[in-house]
Amino acid sequence: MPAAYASLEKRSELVRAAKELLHEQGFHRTSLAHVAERARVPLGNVHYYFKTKESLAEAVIAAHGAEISAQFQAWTENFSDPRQRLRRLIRWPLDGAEHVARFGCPHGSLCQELEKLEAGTPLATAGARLLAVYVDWAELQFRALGRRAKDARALALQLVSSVQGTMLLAHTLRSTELLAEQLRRVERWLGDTLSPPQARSRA
Amino acid sequence: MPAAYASLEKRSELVRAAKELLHEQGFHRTSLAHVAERARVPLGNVHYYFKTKESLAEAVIAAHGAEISAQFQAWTENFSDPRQRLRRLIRWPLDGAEHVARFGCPHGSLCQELEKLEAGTPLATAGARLLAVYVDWAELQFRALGRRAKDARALALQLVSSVQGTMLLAHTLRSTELLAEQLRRVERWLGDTLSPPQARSRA
DNA sequence: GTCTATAAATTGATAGAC
DNA sequence: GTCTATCAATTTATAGAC
Repeated sequence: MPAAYASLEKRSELVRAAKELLHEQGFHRTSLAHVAERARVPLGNVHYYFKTKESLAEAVIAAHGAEISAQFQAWTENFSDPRQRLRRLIRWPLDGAEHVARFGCPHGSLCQELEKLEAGTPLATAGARLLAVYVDWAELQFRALGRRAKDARALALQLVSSVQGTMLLAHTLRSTELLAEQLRRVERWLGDTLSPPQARSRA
Repeated sequence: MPAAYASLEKRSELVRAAKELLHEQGFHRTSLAHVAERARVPLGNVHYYFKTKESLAEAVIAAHGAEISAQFQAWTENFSDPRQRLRRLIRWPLDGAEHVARFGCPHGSLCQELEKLEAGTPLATAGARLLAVYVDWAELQFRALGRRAKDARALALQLVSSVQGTMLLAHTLRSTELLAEQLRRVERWLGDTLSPPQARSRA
């Protein structure tokens, strides 16, 4: 079935190109013409695969979600110690350090931009699910470490917000060194939190 | 001079309206017609005060910068203890908790959106200066507490990134409770960092 | 200085040939 | 299924009357 094969390939090429451009330029600055050009697909053909620009963006988010889930599953399988899994999460931004410093977090920045869309649009809340996946998975790890429900959730939120905030600052200041150094601090915080140097009481 | 007076008032009305809309809808979704409407100024008149949409956005950033600096100066004058000053910084988002949960941080979200503009545009890096002001002021406080240059800067970055990340998550999940709870955690981290429960050595 | 009307450009979306 | 040509709407920016 050469036709169907070509279809799937062009469709995924469009999603790949859109994913790149949404990260580099954001949703509003990215035109369908630009996506078509990078995917090497004629402009008019885009609407055969995606009825609207919004539906293309939703496909991009779905692709991100699938990637994130696959990565989490791989870490879950490859590391039995939840501490190791959380460390992998913290270090993940380093894999694309240059890109993060240049364009920010591909999930967080997209999420924040889409939130500014008209309330009620499905796309406006679609990005938020990406960050929710982070928090939920981190929460699972803290629970596996014996933390109770509320505490595990709070720790997961703290971890994800620290990593997200670090990427935002590293991007703002365009510094991979800042990214690496601050992520090491998050790691240190995690270590101290999981096995405090001493008792937790205050002076 | 009634003419000049009216000019300044309309100009500042435009900046005020644009500041609100940039926070609520972002830069790209906000049209000059919408700004003019909210400021109750005819559309064609906008271009008398601001040659381009970019220059209006720059005026908004300048207004934000002035507000931030004024707030920092007030805290510096009103609190002699740098710890108190840093706590005020951490609690600042609570003043507009509802707005933060609904629209995100007015400085951080604007900053992130403008970074996606064409590289080389002055406006693309203008937002970044806002976050830099935060970091620089926080760094001053840590130095006043006796921290050496590099350590003070790293702590300031950690504090600002934690607060920014917290606002991002609170906005994403639309929760003022999350905002308050996670900011309390940042405060606790600050307390533990400034006077550790015990020695900093690892087990 | 103020405002109306409109130009000019971009772009999302569609119609219809092949 | 694929692609060209074009429509329709939005929006920045300007020209020019008052």
